[in-house]
Amino acid sequence: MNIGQAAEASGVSAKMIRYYEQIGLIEPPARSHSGYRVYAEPNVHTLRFVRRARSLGFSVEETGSLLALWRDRSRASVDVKTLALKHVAELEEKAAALQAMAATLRHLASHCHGDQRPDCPILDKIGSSN
Amino acid sequence: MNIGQAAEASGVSAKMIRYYEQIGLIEPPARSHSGYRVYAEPNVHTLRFVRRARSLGFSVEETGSLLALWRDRSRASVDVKTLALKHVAELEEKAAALQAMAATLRHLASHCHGDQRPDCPILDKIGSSN
DNA sequence: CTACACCTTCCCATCATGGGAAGGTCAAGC
DNA sequence: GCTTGACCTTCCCATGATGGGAAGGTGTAG
Repeated sequence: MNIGQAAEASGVSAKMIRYYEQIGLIEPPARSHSGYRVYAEPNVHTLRFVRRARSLGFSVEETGSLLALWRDRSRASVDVKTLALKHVAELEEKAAALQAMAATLRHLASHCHGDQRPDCPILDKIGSSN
Repeated sequence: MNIGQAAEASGVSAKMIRYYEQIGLIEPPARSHSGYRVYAEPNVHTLRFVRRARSLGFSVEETGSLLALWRDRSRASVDVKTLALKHVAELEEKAAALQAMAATLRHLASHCHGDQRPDCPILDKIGSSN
């Protein structure tokens, strides 16, 4: 399987596969006689793992830790759970921050006429010196 | 006022002030005879506006649009409100995405013993081929 | 044998921010 | 007047994750 098929099969773009290899997240695959990267099913499986971890918001570095735990058959589940819950806390913190911004702005907008007149509490507030 | 004082007074770092100037978000300030940037109160006011817009999650580019509206005394408040509500929607979308990740992961973690045994539904699920 | 789809590496761009080097400036204290 | 230390200048580099694209090699179908 060439990189294009591996990308297709894993949902990770070819660009990203090369990048993950370059930074050491994944193992360099075999190469064909002409230098093409050659992937087998286990590689694709790993790539899918990476894609799922990324889609759960883990950074590439965190994904590397998860991958190490995944490959270590003797890991303690508490280590995984700890990592996961720490990440959950970070995600929720970021979500809360975004929602606070949204709430503030929505509140400001609710006081704005939204017509042709120039008066606008949104700009007034952002520009106020308080 | 030199850049350090302007940074102090506005809450925008000196590095960022120079950057905002470089990309054209803010006007280049006056310069002293020796080339130091010299800021007056209106400049600081603008910097505070920028800081507040950024803290509400507006990108630098969006902040530029807000700044233009802010300076345009004849703007229509509907334009501001439209921009603001569009941004609110984006913020809420991002927040929801993060919360969905957190919820998924929290759910997986709730099924993980979190002890010394290696069995871990979190890794199982991330690594599953479904 | 040609055409086309694929592969390779390499460089660049994004977005917002910080770090740091090399060198100039200014004010305070001796 | 001279030194010292805190400031300022510009310039380059790094981050994190991703994509774009160029230049050139490969593989296969017709």
